[in-house]
Amino acid sequence: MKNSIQHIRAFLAVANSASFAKAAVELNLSPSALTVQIQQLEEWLGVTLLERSPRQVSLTAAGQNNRGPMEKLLLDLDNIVNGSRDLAALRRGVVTLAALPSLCSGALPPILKRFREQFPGVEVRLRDVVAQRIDAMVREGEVDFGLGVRARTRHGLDFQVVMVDRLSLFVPKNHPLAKRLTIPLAALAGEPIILTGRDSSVRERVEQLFAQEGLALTPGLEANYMSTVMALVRQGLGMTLLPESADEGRGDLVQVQIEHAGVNREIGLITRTGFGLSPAAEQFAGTLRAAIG
Amino acid sequence: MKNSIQHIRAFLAVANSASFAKAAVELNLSPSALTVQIQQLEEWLGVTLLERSPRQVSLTAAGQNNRGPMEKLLLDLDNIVNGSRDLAALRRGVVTLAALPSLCSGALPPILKRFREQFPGVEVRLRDVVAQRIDAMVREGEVDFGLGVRARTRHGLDFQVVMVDRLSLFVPKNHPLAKRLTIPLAALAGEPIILTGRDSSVRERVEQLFAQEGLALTPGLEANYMSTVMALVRQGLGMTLLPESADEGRGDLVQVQIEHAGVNREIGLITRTGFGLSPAAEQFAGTLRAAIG
DNA sequence: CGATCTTACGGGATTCGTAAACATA
DNA sequence: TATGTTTACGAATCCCGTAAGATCG
Repeated sequence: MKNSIQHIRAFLAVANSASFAKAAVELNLSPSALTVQIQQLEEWLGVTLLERSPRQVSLTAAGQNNRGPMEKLLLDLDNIVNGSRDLAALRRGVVTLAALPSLCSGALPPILKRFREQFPGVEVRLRDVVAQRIDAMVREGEVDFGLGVRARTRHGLDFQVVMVDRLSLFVPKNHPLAKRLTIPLAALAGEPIILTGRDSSVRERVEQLFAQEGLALTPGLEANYMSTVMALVRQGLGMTLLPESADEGRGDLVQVQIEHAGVNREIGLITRTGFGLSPAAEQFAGTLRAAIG
Repeated sequence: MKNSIQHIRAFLAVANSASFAKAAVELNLSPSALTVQIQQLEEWLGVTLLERSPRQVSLTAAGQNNRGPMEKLLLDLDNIVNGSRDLAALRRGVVTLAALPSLCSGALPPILKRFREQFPGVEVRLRDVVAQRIDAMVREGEVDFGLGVRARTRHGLDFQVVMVDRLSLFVPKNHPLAKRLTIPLAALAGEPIILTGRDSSVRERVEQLFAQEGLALTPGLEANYMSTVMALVRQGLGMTLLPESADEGRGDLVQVQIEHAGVNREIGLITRTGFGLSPAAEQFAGTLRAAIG
């Protein structure tokens, strides 16, 4: 038998209104069509559900037995449908993403705030991990998508640029370089630079940059967290190279742009090839692009 | 959207086999038809349920969320269908009937026994009440049908004869009349007869019979229960007129047929006009007819 | 290049609505 | 007799299957 749900709806409509005619208009159906549907349902179940007469329509024992369970069935179905629609309409949902620590403490928080304001029903789970771990998590499906630099091994991963982060020199306000707007990368050769942890993508990028130009990178202090690095600089313990988005906006540090094309680094969405995003993840990606672009 | 159940079945089949092709053969459907059904379901719910690729079909988050509830939904539906089919197949059910006390203690028990052997899953609720109460209970729908004499007020009630009960004279074995096979009704005029209660249909019938013929009915002892009446007769305290089905088969009482057409009384099914019988009640009525006819 | 899912389109079945017949109070 | 349900039948719709197209490994 086909179209069982419609048949059950028809039966319940008749049971509620105790009339084929009323139920028919309620269902936007002709009385004859309704009659046929009830007949089919009865044939399917093997029992007569309704006691018909022109003056009165009433339920048989079998009809009374089935009325409750059928109502519950339609309720359950509605819950499934509405639940999915809520998901689609972002009234509810979960989006998990893995992002570089530099982004988590820099550009991401304001975006996250805006997203949560716009979609309060959607839970965002943010994991701050190093670049290669992002790739792994995306590949394994542990997160909906990643946010970081382009993966080295592109197997099974897609990359889509959403923003360009730029390495800047951060110095204390009273530092000799503080008054300059730009500075050549070569000028930093031999200067002690406060660096982030060895597995961080920023550290990797800085080392790569100096190596490319054949410049000597002189490590100064070293700290795992960017905020620690910033604090060290603020205390006058040296200068550092960090993404410009890391600026905490407190005004006691000065950003000096590096005169070198290589300081740009592309940050993008890392997704599994062949896998679409959930509605919530799709929307988060959209908010991301809107916020940056 | 139409035919939702089929769509859900299709989705679950794909989810289980992780393949459109395998699910298609399982559903006796062409792959293209299956594709369309999944698409319709996804459009209906507003979410994509499956992540398709030629090599691998997997569930999206929404698909995983819906899989369990949808399986439960189909299970509930199956329960409804199977429950109704059980009812129809008499693997289960209830039949309630109201019958005259004379029938309940006479012709009915062996029939009831046979029915319960044949349909052990069907519960029979037997009410022994006087004739007019039977009519009322049938009219109110308190019982599926009644078993008794034709109702005086036929409004809303149908009557269908299933057996003819005959009033017989019961006397002790050593009674002077015990050797006779038949006896004219007039021979009983003036003889003390042990009678049942004043509101019983048998009593009513006996009184009516004597009145019709202008004979004098001499009441002897009186008891409410037929079994009591029989015991009184057995003790040699008199004779009685009772339905021949009341014979308990103990051999210590002798039945003498009355030579009078009026001793036949039609016992039949009393049903509500315009109301069909439940499968269980229908079958019980059938067993009844088979046992008697 | 092979296996698999998707799109396009024609044939067939199902279902709907209109109108007439039927039944009940 | 009037209201409401059922049956009959023509018309529209929907669905399925075949075949060609697209995609990923």
